[in-house]
Amino acid sequence: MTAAAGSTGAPEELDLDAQIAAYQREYPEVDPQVEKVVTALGRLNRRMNVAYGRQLVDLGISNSEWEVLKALVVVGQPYRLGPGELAKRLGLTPAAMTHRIDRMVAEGLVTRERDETNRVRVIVELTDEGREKWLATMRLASAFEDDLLQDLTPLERTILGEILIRLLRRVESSQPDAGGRLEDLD
Amino acid sequence: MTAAAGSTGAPEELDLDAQIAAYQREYPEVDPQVEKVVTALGRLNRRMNVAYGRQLVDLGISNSEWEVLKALVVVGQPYRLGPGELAKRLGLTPAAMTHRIDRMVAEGLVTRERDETNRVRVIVELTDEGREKWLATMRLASAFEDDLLQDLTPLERTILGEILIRLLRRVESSQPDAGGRLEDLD
DNA sequence: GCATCAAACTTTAGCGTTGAAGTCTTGACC
DNA sequence: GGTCAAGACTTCAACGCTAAAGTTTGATGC
Repeated sequence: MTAAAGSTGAPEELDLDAQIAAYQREYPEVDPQVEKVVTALGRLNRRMNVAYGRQLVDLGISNSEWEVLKALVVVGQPYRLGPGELAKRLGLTPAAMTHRIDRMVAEGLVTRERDETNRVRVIVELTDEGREKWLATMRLASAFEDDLLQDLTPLERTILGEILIRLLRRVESSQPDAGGRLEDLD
Repeated sequence: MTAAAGSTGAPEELDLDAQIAAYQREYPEVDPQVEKVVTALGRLNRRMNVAYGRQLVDLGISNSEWEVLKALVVVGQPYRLGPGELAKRLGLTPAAMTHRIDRMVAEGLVTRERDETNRVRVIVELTDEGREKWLATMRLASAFEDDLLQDLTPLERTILGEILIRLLRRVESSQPDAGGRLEDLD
């Protein structure tokens, strides 16, 4: 009655080749190589997210909170952003941001105050504690990432990065990006 | 007051290089190349999921339902699996599976019945309609995937696939996989 | 200067998920 | 052959998110 209960700990997937074979069996028109790349990509990402998640649990914050910390750190000092802007960058609704900020204020990771020059706006600012948390996550995450790519030669890393960026550009160019605004994208 | 309301339509992210530069500024020990690969990977995946999501909306099913359809199709005829096994493969709790199955039965995508040879067990089986839905998603998804990889040469596809699989193996070997069982993984 | 409209955030209702407790069946032990 | 433990699923309470309505502040027009 231990483990296997809570779940959320990495789905148990079939061997990759077996899964591709199943797709071919059920839908013969599929291109096995394409499917293999795409499936590996998705699976790798899921596994990485599970790994990040475990590290975050050790640090006592959730993935949602990590996203907010990252967004605030990336803008640089004084680490401030409004709830609306945060919501847009994280891809969720303003309502969700309100609640996230509630929790994070309660935990001392950020502060929330009205902008006195424009009282409609609210300013969310990273606390020192929040910044420390982010640094701690960064130490763990980058160690994990370094380890993950350890087997790759410098050339392979370069090639991988270059290919991924090309794919990214392709998918972004085909996505009008919902609101239509893709100003600061690239 | 149009757009930008509902959100969930791909977060608006900074230019990749700008984001890497921010990480270097805030945490100089980071390896920019590693970070670039990892960030591109995550971002690509998110964009792809948004794209899949849009296709699914067109077909009238949710991402959750798609996952269940895939799992059932992959096992092959007669397309049967128990709720517990489904939950394990999808990486969620049995409770969530119960509700998902409720919805999918109501929509006619699967059937649920007790196993008469062992009345503790329940059997979830894909209906013809469910299988048709899956085929439709597969047609759209594979077209999207073919298009995504279109710019890559055969050699690049091979290299990409090979590198991804090596990364996958590395991350899987470092994850005891929660329950400790990784039998049919590889 | 007052009224109206727009913008930014918050509140409310509903849905899907988790974690924990509950129900029902099967198998084993005495 | 009856009781008891284990397994498989379901039910319940709490939480986070979305969509939509509500509130407060700022800007515009007359």
